[in-house]
Amino acid sequence: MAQKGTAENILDTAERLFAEKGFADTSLRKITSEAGVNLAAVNYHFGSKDVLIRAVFARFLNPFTIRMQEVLDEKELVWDASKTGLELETVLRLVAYTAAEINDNDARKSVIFLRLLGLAYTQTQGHVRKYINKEYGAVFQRIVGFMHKACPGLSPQDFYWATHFALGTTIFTMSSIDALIAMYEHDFDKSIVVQEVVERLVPFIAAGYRGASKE
Amino acid sequence: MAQKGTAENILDTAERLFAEKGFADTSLRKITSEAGVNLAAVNYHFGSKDVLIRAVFARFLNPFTIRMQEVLDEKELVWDASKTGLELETVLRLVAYTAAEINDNDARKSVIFLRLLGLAYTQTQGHVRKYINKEYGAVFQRIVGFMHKACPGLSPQDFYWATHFALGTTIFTMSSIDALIAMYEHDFDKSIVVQEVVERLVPFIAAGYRGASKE
DNA sequence: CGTAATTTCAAACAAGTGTTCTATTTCTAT
DNA sequence: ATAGAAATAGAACACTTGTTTGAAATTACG
Repeated sequence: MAQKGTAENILDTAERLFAEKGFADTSLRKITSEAGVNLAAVNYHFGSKDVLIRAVFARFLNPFTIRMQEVLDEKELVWDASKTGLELETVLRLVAYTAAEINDNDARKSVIFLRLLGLAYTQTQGHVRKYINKEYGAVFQRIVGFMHKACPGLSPQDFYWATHFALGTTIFTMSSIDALIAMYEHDFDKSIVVQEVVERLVPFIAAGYRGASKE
Repeated sequence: MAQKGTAENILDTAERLFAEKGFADTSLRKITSEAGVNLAAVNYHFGSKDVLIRAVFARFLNPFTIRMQEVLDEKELVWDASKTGLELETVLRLVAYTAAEINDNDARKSVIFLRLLGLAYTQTQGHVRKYINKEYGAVFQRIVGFMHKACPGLSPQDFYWATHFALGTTIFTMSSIDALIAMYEHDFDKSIVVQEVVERLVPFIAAGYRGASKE
């Protein structure tokens, strides 16, 4: 079995610690000591802490956006040929499924990533937000385009707000999924896994869109 | 006109800076210099940075929870006597209205507070989260109780998840309301104010609840 | 007034931060 | 085997952080 390289080692540890503690509260010393590498290795391999943060996102987003484009190319033909209208749930599930595929169908990995996304958007880490929009905006636009096709009743303005509401729900829920699941299992004495939460989230969002018409 | 005391001065500045930059990225030096007070004043008046953070929350949550209990006492009688079922939108709007009242009907103040709440829940600032739950959990439970009454079709489990989805939408949307409004006004060349966004958010959430039934 | 409590101030503290530097080691290819 | 490149090591740098200290200034009050 091939040894894991230093850079990848750092990425793994940084990803986990960033998700647990946030970017500002995770020091390079914490990362490097837990990863078992020298402190200077971060600056040697990545250049700076900010670049390391972006690299964590890129490691998931690069393969994800590539795969997403492929999948959308495929589905576009099917959807365009279909007589019945495109369902919003179909698009939502496709995105979730593709993200899961990139993360080896390990729900925990997807959760970690969404938590990082939430931190990047709510914390003021402006450079991350700009980087993601600039680098991966195109595929997000395309996904949103399909979602709008599935909501023919909504004006562009209706759709704009509903989309940000939906994004908020998703990111916030996944950001605190561990706490939510723990509370749920305590309150109801039933176990639940991430996949089941997603199965609840999708209809909530879809129903929200349908109630979002202002005009 | 009475001079604003040092402690209140610090609270005002801290609240604004925390909302802009997050808790970890806002130093006491930044707060005290912008507030025009000595660095040591924070530790003199509050004891520590953590206590200052909690004090920012307490300044809004103390009057809010008191007023909320009064309002709910009042409405409870009316709602119980009413023939027609309680509407979810009614409860949501009542909470929003009461919060606005505490903030002198200044939407910006409410937005700042919701952004802080979002930071407290998504950032790992565990002590804030625990403090809020411990200190103000009761009134939140009561609000949620009325909301559940307005959703007779939902099982406790359905309702649990829908509520956290709704909370996520609200906090996330209000956390980035400035950016969202700026993007909206750029994309559609129309202006919009916070109140109108809330008027879109309420039906989205209410529809989401109605679509949240799993059983 | 004058004394005592309260508040403000400048300065320093110890600890932690990201980054840089220069050896030294390890690997690679000739 | 050996020269050159790549990677790792420890130490130090300059800086920021929250907090503490003791003296000065201000306020309160008998």
